[in-house]
Amino acid sequence: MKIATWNVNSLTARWARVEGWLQEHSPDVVLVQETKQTDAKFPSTELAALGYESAHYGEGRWNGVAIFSRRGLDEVTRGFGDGDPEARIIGATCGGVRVYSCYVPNGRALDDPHYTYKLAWLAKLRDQLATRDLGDHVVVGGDFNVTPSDLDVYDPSQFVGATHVSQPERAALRAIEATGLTDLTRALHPELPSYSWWDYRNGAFHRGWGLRIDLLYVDAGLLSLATASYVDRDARKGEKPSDHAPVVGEFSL
DNA sequence: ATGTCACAGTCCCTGTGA
Repeated sequence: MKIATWNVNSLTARWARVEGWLQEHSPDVVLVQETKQTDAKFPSTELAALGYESAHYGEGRWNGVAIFSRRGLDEVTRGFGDGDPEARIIGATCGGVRVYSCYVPNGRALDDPHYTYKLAWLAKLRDQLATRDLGDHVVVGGDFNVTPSDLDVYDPSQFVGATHVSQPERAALRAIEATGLTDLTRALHPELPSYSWWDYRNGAFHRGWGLRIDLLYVDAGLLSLATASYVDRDARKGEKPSDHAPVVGEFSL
């Protein structure tokens, strides 16, 4: 079973790339972020033609998360059920695995109200995960907008005082891990930076100026069944790429 | 000189968010 997470930075603008990627890689489940679409615009018919059931939690201009699955798609949940109008989390059960696609708030700056919102959002995610049925397989994937450690940052000296690296943000990830989840990519590749995002500006991709902020958290059972984890850097190349590359996990399921 | 991208409204340029 192949499960991917990918921030596509507008599914409208990225559809040709996404369609090509699905055909080339045949993932079973894809956790998508930043669709930037209303539900009316979401290409569910086109996905069905490719063999995927899908669920979308759309907003319009900003945010928007989705799940594509060839292994069934049931028990869809949208948001935390707390009235937050921002479409940043969708859950579903696919092939016996509970999956969540998360688009964690960016935070903007440490002294910005959006940073407070980011930390509150991560705490809410932790609280929801802490109450899950521990017997279930779960994958919590998405754009976390946080680097788990300095190994995930191309040059930590460039990020002093910035978001994505701060102690409270990293502590929020530790709290999520403490519910019994493991960062799959780092577990399988303890030394590989494995960046998943590069700024469009300054030729960042070409220069290797990346961050690892797109993560797949898995429960202990799935970790023991994991056979591979990788970043598809090719998806960041060529015509009209997203600024994020897909992160893939493979499991003996 | 943030050297880019995507979106929507002010609508073919500009402000916003990343």
